[in-house]
Amino acid sequence: MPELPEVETVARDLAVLLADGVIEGVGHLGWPKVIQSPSVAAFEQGIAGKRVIGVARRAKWVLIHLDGAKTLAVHLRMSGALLVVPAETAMDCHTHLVLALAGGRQLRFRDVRKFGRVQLLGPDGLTLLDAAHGVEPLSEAFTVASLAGCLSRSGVRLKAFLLDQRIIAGLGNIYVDEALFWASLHPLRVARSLTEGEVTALHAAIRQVLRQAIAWGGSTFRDYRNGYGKIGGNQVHFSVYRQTGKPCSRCGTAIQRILVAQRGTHFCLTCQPVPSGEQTG
DNA sequence: CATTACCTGCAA
DNA sequence: TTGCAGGTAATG
Repeated sequence: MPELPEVETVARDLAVLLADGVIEGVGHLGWPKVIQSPSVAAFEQGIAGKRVIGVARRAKWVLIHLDGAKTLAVHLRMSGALLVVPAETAMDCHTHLVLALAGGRQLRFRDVRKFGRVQLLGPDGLTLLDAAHGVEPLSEAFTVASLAGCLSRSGVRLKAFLLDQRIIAGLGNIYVDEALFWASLHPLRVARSLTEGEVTALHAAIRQVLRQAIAWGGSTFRDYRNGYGKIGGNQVHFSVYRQTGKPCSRCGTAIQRILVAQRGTHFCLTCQPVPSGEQTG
């Protein structure tokens, strides 16, 4: 499910739901592999009795900061969800980790595909996680000039460039396709081939599609839920993602789907042309 | 750079 | 039955 807008929505929900909350301990662990580090025993021991002091997002990670300089870091991968519910709420077989909260509530991690992971990090682990990721695209540090610099140093195609979390953090398959459409750029364009005007358009498109998606509470086509278990609202605003064969909202041409970097890639051949003489693979 | 692995469920 | 799905790490 989650790209930047979905993770941001979950983090904002949990900031409210978990404000001043206390984690009493692990109430249920149905799939031990969900705990990536430290060991299950150290995780259970390290999390018991901790108070939540804040919730944030970095890249596609939800960061639940605890007292004692610990951070519960959660990556939802494809189908994970973090939910705060009353303890008596029915649980299904896809709920892999339950943290008991003081006051009769629970923080539950549910994940149909079991790709999601949870870590309990100290300060050093948090620094490493941060260092492994590129610029936050909604931050002040993400400028046209910084994007131009990254693009100029890369010979890969735009689709792969934008999916690379080490360069820009938080974009995924949905918002890469949407941003490229709004910037009128073909996904197979080579990063360093963009003109100044194209870089400016891409920068604006990335920020616009992410801001719009956050405003709608993220995109749900299947598994994504916010911290309250509700679906997002942005999926009805897709221009190209999963719109194969439908008419382009701008020109009416049927939306194409191709495979790029092993990912389904959606675009309008009329609005996002490959310039003559450029590489298409 | 491309391919495979990790998982389950749903639609064609 | 096959292919495909919001992601990433580990392989050739």
